Amino acid sequence: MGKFSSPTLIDIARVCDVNISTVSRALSDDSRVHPETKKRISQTAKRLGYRPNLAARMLRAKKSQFFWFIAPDLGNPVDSDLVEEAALAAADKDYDLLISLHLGKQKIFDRIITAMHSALASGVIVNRRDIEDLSALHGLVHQDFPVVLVDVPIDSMNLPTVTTDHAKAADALVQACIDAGAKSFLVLFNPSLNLVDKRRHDATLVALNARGIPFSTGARFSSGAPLADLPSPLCLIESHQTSIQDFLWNNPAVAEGRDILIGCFDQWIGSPAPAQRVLVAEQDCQGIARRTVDKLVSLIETGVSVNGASEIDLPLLRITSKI
Amino acid sequence: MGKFSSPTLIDIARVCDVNISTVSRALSDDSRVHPETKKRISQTAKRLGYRPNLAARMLRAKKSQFFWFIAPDLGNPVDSDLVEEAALAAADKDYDLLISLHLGKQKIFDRIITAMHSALASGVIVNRRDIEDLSALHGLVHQDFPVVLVDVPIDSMNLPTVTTDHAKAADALVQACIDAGAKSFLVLFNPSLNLVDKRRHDATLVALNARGIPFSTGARFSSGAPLADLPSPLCLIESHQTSIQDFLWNNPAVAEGRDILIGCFDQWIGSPAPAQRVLVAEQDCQGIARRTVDKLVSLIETGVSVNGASEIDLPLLRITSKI
DNA sequence: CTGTTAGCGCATTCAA
DNA sequence: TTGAATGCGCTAACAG
Repeated sequence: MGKFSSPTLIDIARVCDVNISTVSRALSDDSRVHPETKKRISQTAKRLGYRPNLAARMLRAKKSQFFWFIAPDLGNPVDSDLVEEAALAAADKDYDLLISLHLGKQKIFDRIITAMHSALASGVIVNRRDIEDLSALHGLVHQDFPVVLVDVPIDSMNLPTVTTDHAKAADALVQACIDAGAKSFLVLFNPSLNLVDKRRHDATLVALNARGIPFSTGARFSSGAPLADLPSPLCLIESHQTSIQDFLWNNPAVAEGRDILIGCFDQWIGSPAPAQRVLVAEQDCQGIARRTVDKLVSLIETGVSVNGASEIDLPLLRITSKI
Repeated sequence: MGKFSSPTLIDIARVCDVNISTVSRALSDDSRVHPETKKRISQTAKRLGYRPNLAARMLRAKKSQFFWFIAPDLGNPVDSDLVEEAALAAADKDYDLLISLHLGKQKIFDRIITAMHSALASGVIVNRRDIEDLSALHGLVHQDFPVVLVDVPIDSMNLPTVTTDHAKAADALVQACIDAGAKSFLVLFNPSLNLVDKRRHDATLVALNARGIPFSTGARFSSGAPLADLPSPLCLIESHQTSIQDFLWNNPAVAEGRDILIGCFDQWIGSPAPAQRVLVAEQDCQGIARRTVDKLVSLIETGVSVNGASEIDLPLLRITSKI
């Protein structure tokens, strides 16, 4: 390291010929310090380039100005939007947001969770997508560390969670596709992928059954069942654009000689082809982020309790159509 | 807060009936501790759910396992790629990456920089895009805090910077467009926007003059100069897809009755229309991130010195074509 | 209004 | 191989 280092309260105290605690008080704008002294101190602080040692402050206070957001990655626009919106929402509450990426790797996830500590961050927001083993979280929860899950819920643990009401959203998407002319459906959600896809899958089947619309599923299709008896236009419904395009790429016969519609979540980039039309169910990232931060703040202020665990399900932002 | 809190070394020491410093040594796998004792201690630590208090550790060590990456936002794929790749590169060096977003706001930027401290992070990577006033960085630099700039350089400060060789990249993009058939150019880079665009702009003009290709510029166009004398195909060249699409939207006459080519950086989503073809110059985010982390590590290990300031310019990853 | 002091949790030096 | 003691920088309780 270089020969310079950050000045401390003591350095300022020496220069101003006052006690260290007077400096501490002056810099936190304590009303008990004489205005003159305060001015002198804050000026020297600026002149010396004083910056508080947050490690020391955190050690003492056992809390910090930080929320910690653990995200999978930033490739998906929903994931990066959630992070950005959480940063804004946190700023509104005078917190700074630290972001770490687990990149879907269990090892990194565990490492970050272990580093987590009430001294370092006042609370943590976890988007656990793709992470299977969440036992590391148990330690945090057991020590009453404020944790809020976002986007992807956990079945096995009773943690506060903010997510989209996937069941209602899937129902709305089905209805929108029907309104757009769909006469039959191919349900491509993979219920064994994660809880989000499972909920979407199940709700879609319920919606179709309730409306008496003919459909098949990805599972049935891959076990050889033909789609010939499904009337056109056929609507393919799935979570992500890429999965649908992969499917159509691998099974070009599905689209041959019939009209195709697509229903998916979050985003559709580029042309709908070979479909005539794509309906996109957009989640309310800003709303989710805000509710998440609100929940975290309330956990911190009211004292944490496992009993407070609950799931907050927000409605879709909107459904858009692309032709 | 709840009634549970994180156990400390003292708690473990009490349970194991040894001194706290023995526990400390045991958990850092110090060879001087008796294997039996060590085993007993590490088991109790796990049983109690011990996690080291990083604030205390940082306070004492004046350094940490963290690098801090300050990014503008995550909307641009280059920005989020840089962050992801930096996280991976840091992990390779046994560092964790903390990410903060300044969202282009001076206030947030200054706040984060002020929070920065050798006790909290061992070094910082800054993508300053859209931030004008970088005086907050001076304090860090003056205290020999390791800082590396990424992507967007600063003219006025002599800081280590890792970026693309924008001049060479612009030259290569021009050549690729010519190879694709361009007979004239409309140079839309805005040299007053930031240093990146200025470099691309200047290098493009140099490349065109050197090759004797007719061209006009965005500045000339907006001051009323007509493009009629530019032979087809005309190539529009700019940094971002959105800027080009905005331009074409506002000036539809430019594309009327002639073939259009487009040259841009980073990414083109969707159809090239009304252009016949788009050439995309892709930056080497992984390379940039790795070099940045390498630079940071060497700054930390060798001791920081302003004299070490230098700019590392990486070549493009590739130029792709979209028809 | 200001000074004195203790202690947050940890790693390390010095003693044994 | 283990124990005792120190100090990192800060804030707050207590004392003037």
